[in-house]
Amino acid sequence: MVLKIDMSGAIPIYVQIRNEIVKGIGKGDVSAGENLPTVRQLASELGINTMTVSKAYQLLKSEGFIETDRRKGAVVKGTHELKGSLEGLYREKLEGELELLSAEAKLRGLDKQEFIDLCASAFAGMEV
Amino acid sequence: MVLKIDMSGAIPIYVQIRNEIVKGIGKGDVSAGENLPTVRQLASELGINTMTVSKAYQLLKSEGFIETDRRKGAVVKGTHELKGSLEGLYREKLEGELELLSAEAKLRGLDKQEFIDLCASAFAGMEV
DNA sequence: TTTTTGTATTATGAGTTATAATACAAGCAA
DNA sequence: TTGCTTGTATTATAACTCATAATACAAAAA
Repeated sequence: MVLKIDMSGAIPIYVQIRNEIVKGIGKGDVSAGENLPTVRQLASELGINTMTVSKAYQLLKSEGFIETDRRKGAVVKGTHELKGSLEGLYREKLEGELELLSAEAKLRGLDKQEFIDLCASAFAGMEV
Repeated sequence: MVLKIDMSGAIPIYVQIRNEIVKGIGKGDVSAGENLPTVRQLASELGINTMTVSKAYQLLKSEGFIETDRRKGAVVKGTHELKGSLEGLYREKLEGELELLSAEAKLRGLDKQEFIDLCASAFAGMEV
């Protein structure tokens, strides 16, 4: 799994790493039970500090996407272990973000069908 | 238009204001040609500094959503004045965000239809 | 003239982000 | 045992962002 990180952008590096890994899991680049790169490996690969990677892993862990073990490293959790964990709060967050994206799309001139097509094809890109 | 601002959250206040106003325009709470509250008005209403509101307005202005005039205040622009302004870059940004939302939705157990329904109903909430 | 508009300036405080350089506990392999 | 690797913790530091306070300004309307 190759992570695209923008060093000069506004989004913190550890958040970008988190986002890229979530996408990677969604797309099936890494599956449940598989290991993520070690913090030192990824840090060296990206040319950043190990603690920055660790912070990303802690975030993923707090959200239930991975487990970490001092010995085994960081392991991806199964979807079934995740469902319902934050059901209510997550749904609110999702709806709020979709509301914002919808508003922007509308104002930029996209019509409903174009917007929905984009949503559908984004979801289609996820693991089968 | 009432703005819901979370003072303790991670998202900067001026970004929250920007987001709420974009939603407000999309939903038709404020229409093209109408005035936004003055910076002093909104600042006092929210109990924050005028410069924080000004920063939000500058952001909206730089994105083409509003125009500001020392005299007339901040005025909402029409959709037609906005279309195609950043077409390419905007589309990439939107697709990237939808990719992330799709991945999270998938991992939280939503199926494709549920996700698309949420997208559709979010867009439906926008101005007719 | 007075008021109101968005904006600019300057200084300040608090918090976040990322780094460097170490160090630790835990488990595995030799 | 000894050595290695794992994620994590610590401490100090630098740079940057966010938000504030207190003013001030140019421009146009009342």
